[in-house]
Amino acid sequence: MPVRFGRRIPEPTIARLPIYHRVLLDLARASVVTVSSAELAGACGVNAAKVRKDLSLFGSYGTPGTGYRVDYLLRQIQLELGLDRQRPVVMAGMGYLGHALARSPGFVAGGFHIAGLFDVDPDKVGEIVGGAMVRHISELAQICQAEKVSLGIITTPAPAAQDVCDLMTEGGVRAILNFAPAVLSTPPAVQVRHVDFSAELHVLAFYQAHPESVPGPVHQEFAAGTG
Amino acid sequence: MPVRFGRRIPEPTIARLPIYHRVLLDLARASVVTVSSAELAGACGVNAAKVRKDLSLFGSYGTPGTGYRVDYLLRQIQLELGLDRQRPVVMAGMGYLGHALARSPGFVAGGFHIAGLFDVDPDKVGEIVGGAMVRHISELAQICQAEKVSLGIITTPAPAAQDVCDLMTEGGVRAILNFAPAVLSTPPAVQVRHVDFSAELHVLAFYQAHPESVPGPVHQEFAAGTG
DNA sequence: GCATGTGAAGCAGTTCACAGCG
DNA sequence: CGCTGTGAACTGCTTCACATGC
Repeated sequence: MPVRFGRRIPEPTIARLPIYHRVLLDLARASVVTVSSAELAGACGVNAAKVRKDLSLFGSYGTPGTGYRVDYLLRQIQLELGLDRQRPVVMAGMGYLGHALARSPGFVAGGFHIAGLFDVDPDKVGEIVGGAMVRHISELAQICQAEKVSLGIITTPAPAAQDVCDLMTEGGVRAILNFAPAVLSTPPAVQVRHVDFSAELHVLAFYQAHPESVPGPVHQEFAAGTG
Repeated sequence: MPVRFGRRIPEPTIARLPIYHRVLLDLARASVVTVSSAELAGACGVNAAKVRKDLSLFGSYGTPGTGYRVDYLLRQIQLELGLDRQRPVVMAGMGYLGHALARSPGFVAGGFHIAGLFDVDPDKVGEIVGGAMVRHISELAQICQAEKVSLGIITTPAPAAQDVCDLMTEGGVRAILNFAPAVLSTPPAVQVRHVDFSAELHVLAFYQAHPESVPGPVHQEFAAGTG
């Protein structure tokens, strides 16, 4: 079911959908038939009101007095996330992190498939990782175009990130997940989310040194890149 | 310089500090003496007002009419982030991702050092990764206590994450960076940040399917886990 | 009676805009 | 005259609380 009447969905809500999805999948596997917003909230580490508001943005999927049907809700969220079709993804930078991500179960299970892996290093070209062959970076733009890839992942060292980003946008990539510790500049039509391992660690370290800044016990939420 | 008069620092501000730090480091290496908030903002992909407000929360580090002295500001941020001392970290789960992170340059450069790597698999025990030896998970709590480790990283598969989390909290770990796709429950005194690779990809995929929900071209910001 | 869906209230972070200082 | 530091306005997400429906 599409978003209700062109309603703009808040980013934090979108970031919670994958969590709801995963938890619902677990519930479905455990043959649970219905969940209340409170139960779902508990399993996701969020507040019940937030769950209800989030879901209500997409439609009225629950039954007052009963809760939500697990299988139906699961299906609706799958549709929202576009999990009904496989999305092609390219990844540049086949160092340790690139290898790790390319083999990640979240890739296939998440509805993505690797349209291409790329690196500058000729020694890495030809290697098979996660079922895909590593190609030379010079082929990136061409493959993106040929396979109509709109999602790119950057796992290169920081100094290479901007160049690779440019190649991707050239190839028609519209959204980039950047693991390199570098700020990317892109045309406005291209979205970037940034995941920064050491920055995350620094945030935790900061809180240890400044306990007065630790937010109240409002349960864990999620880190989000940006676009 | 400590946070001004016990002022509570907003989480988004804390998450931006490591970025400011990295950019300032680059400027310092390029022998740049001063930066204005606008320049720094440009390089960090944020808004100039945000930079000024962020920095003002820690102290008055700038000079009206001139800007900020790069070396001085850099030092202040280093102090805020606690980069003056090395922080011990433990990591559990030495699959591909664990290997990748353990070798990450962000580890050492970020002011962290590996106090212990752990896995259940006896075949992995004894292996040297990133200069540290992999130990059996049963030693985790003991090592945490002995080395007074307060930061933990979880890179196990989802089903093992909660158990490992419990072992860490038992060992006295007070903050956890969780890469496993699972919601962790911890005592309130223990903070958790969650980094979820496939969830990030899903957010980008969602926006592609729902362009009307894409936030305005407000430049890239950052993903944040939670505590 | 119990749980959803939602207007309204509350709160937090961002952005504005300008006084003040170098 | 330029740029910082900051109160004030604004925007947007979260939380509350309750009418509605099963």
